[in-house]
Amino acid sequence: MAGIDKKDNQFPKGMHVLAVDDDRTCLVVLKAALQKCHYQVTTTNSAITALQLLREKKNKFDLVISDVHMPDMDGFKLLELVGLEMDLPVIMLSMNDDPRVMMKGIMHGARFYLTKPVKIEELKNIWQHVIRRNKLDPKNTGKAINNHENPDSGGGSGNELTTGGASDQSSKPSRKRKEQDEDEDHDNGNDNDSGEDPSAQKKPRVVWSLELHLKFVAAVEQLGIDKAVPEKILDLMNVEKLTRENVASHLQKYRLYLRTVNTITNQQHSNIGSSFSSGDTSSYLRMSPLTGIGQLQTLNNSGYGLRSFSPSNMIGRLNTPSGLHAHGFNYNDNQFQFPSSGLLGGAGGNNGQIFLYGRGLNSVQNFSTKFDPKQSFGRENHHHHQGGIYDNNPNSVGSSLPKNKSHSHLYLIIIIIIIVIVATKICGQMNATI
DNA sequence: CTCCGAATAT
DNA sequence: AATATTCGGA
Repeated sequence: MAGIDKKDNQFPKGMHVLAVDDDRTCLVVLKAALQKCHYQVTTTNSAITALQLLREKKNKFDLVISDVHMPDMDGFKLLELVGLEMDLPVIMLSMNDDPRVMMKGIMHGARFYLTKPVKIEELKNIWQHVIRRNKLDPKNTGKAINNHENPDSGGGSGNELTTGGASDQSSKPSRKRKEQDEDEDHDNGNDNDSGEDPSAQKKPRVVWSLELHLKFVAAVEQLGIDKAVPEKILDLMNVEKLTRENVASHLQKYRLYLRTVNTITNQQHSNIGSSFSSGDTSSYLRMSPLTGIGQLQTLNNSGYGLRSFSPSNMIGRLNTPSGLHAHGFNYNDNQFQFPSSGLLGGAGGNNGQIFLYGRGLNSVQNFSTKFDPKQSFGRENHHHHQGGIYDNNPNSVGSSLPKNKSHSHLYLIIIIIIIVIVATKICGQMNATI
């Protein structure tokens, strides 16, 4: 890039600006103003020409200032193309000061949004938008709009989420961390733009899909719950870009969940349950890892009966993708949810865990809804990195779409029936013991 | 100095 | 609510 040295605090007088506006008057004014600010200016009244210029001499320009409304090409389009093809900062310009339009520009990657008439004071400072280093993939400059991309798409990245082998432990001593790249401003204490910087990178959050969770649980199981510490779990899981912190966080929650669940079961198993659930209060550690799964198992199997009472094989079976696919669920990009083990969990039956979702029916419904593969909206995010750890579904959080009620209801009903049957059995047992 | 885990923040 | 980040302590 032309005359800019970001290390020195030197004012970038030589900065080369390409100004694009179909309105000649505006263009002339803009050019004059820019020149007054000691920028080097090239003008054009056509976005297409601008694009050509940019393509020809990618390195000649440092900054593009473009009007939004132009006959040959929408300013947004230009913005997008520039973002896609080269890594140049773009400042949008229009008379429209509608915040929504401005937001649109910013969200499409504009570094700043100016409104006409442009004040020269504003132009004086635009150089700052160039300085910000942008070492991330050029591709996300363009449309940061509805994709969460993971920070480095660099090498391999084939995290084997889709593979069922949760118990596989190709012991990899090296820890892999997801490097996060905060782009940081440096030594220019000048901050005049009150707006947000669009290039601010959102760091992706890990989404604990069912699959991830299963890996997690498997790892915990393998280690033994009391030996399961984040780092070891992380190793066993062997999932790229997952950090120890991620695991730690999840582990924290997991433990909390287990404790809750166990408290509940212990409360009610006064004399019934002694036969199973390792009664020992201090060792909620033993039965618990399974509880988390048990319910899922039940859900997944909903239609297929609940003979799956043996905790040990629950994991085994659940781990295989086929098991999960049984209903055609696309579990892959869905968030796993700890069943809400609300107050009225059932009296722990043969393996208490299944009953814990007394109130969890809600979550059940949620579950099936979310997991329905035919999900009406045609999600267009099958491209890039299947099996990612992160959430690439814009709709994912926040909206529990009531689609496909019938399905949900079906599952709900089935589950209720199962519960009733089991409850009956238990009552039978109770009576027998008494 | 590294890791864990509870507390706290987003 | 789910995940991230912080922070005191081993």
